[in-house]
Amino acid sequence: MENQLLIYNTLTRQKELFVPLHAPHVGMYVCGPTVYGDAHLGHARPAITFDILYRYLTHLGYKVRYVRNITDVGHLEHDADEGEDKIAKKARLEQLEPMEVVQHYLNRYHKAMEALNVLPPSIEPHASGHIIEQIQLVEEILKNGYAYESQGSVYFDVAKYNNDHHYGKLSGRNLDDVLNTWRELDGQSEKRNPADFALWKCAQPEHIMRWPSPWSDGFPGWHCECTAMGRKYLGGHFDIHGGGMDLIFPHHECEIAQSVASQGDDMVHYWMHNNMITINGQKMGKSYGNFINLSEFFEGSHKLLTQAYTPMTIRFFILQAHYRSTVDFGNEALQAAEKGLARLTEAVKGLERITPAKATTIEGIKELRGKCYDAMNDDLNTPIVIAHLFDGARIINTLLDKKATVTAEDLEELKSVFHLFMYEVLGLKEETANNEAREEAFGKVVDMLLEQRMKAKANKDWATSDKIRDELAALGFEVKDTKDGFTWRLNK
RNA sequence: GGUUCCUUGGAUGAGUGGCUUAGUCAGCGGUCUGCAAAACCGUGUACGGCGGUUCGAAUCCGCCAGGAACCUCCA
Repeated sequence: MENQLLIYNTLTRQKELFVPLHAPHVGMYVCGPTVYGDAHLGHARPAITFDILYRYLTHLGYKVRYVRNITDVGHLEHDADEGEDKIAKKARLEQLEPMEVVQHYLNRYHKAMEALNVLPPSIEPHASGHIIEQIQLVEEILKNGYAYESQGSVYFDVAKYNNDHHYGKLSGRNLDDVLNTWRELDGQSEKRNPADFALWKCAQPEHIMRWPSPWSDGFPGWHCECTAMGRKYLGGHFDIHGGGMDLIFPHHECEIAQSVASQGDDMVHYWMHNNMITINGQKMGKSYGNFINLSEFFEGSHKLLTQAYTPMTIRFFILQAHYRSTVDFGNEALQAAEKGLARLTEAVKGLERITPAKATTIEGIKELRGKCYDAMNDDLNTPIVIAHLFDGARIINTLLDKKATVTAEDLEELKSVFHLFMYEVLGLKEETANNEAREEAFGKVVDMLLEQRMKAKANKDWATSDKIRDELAALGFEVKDTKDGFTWRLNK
């Protein structure tokens, strides 16, 4: 098995050889969405990034348990409405049960992920379903002396923790710097230290999502869920924890602190973070008001979009950049991705029309597989994999032009490599129409017209020939003449 | 202000101490074609600025400019 996988560990800031704790098993936890609104392009990035990792590890033969949580409790609203949970607020505004809000957006999230060909994780736990585990976590931290209760809430004692351990080792901060530059905030008198974060929060009277606990009716702090659920499903030590770079501080820093404070050491061996998608150079996000929902991409219904883009175009667009680089949104870039993907797709289809010969007269087929593995092993360098696939596309097109030949064996290799990397690893499925039967019937009509055109051409009746082609083109059918006939395809 | 990081040709986006080029999209020239389309071939001579290290730097170091994310209850 080709297995020298290097992954970049945020903790050490370098690429490290991936060695699972308990091969062939791999445990992987990724921070999932907060389901209080529609999924946007920013959500697609981590989902696709870690989908690639999940697919590749699985391909390498590991038995991967992939946990991606659903945050449906415990996130407070910005500035205004202090103490009100996002989901609770949405529920209040829309006169719904909070769980109705959660279910509604979760369904839509799943639909979008499926469209993007993101495989479902092994386990998708809800924060609200693991209140008991989170309370247990808080109790452990209290027992070990790294937390204190204050007016029904429980806070993590960052200063005390920092005496024994390093608070900030993931994000490269140290506590003194954090405190020196602290903004003055009101209403923090409950805390001993402004850097302390909540493990359990006493609910205000208007707060509708609440659970009983030893300290108060309330809800868990937002860092608790990942620690508690990660440990429950992946054990006290697991391989990979992923998420967006924006989560490094405080979220993942606090997870480390909670883990060390409760069980004595860090649960996670490799921390992986995907970069952001930007729009006009700025992060795309709910709180910036510049987000574009995935459904708006699929329908083209957003003022920033000049056209609709298929889910696979979005996926390809994201994979054309390395996951640790920012990628800037733009219609021009998306259109380039659309055309590039079409080029690959056409080449793969052409693979079926090649007939093998006695000898291979083109270079590059045998090296393709190894090059793709090398790129994947180098911290999931999908842009390079794609570049190699384009090399393969050029080989295929040359063969289709009959400017070179391949042996049956090499042809099989080519097919196999494309199947593996394009479909299995990168997850670029072919976009098929949902109603194939109808498409087939229409296709036959197009074939009939083109047969007529062939006759016209044979009679050198160019006027008729061109008329048929032009009118088909106007309807979106692109006709290509070949040496022994024609091919066509429907452009969207 | 602090932390982390980025700055590559018209657009996008890899990579790296010297070797032969990333790739894609767009452009230009050519082959093919009745004409096209597609494909194939060729082409652009890029690495923010200023210093330094080095036989040699876009790649390492420093400074400057510009930009991004995060900085507690805000995924």
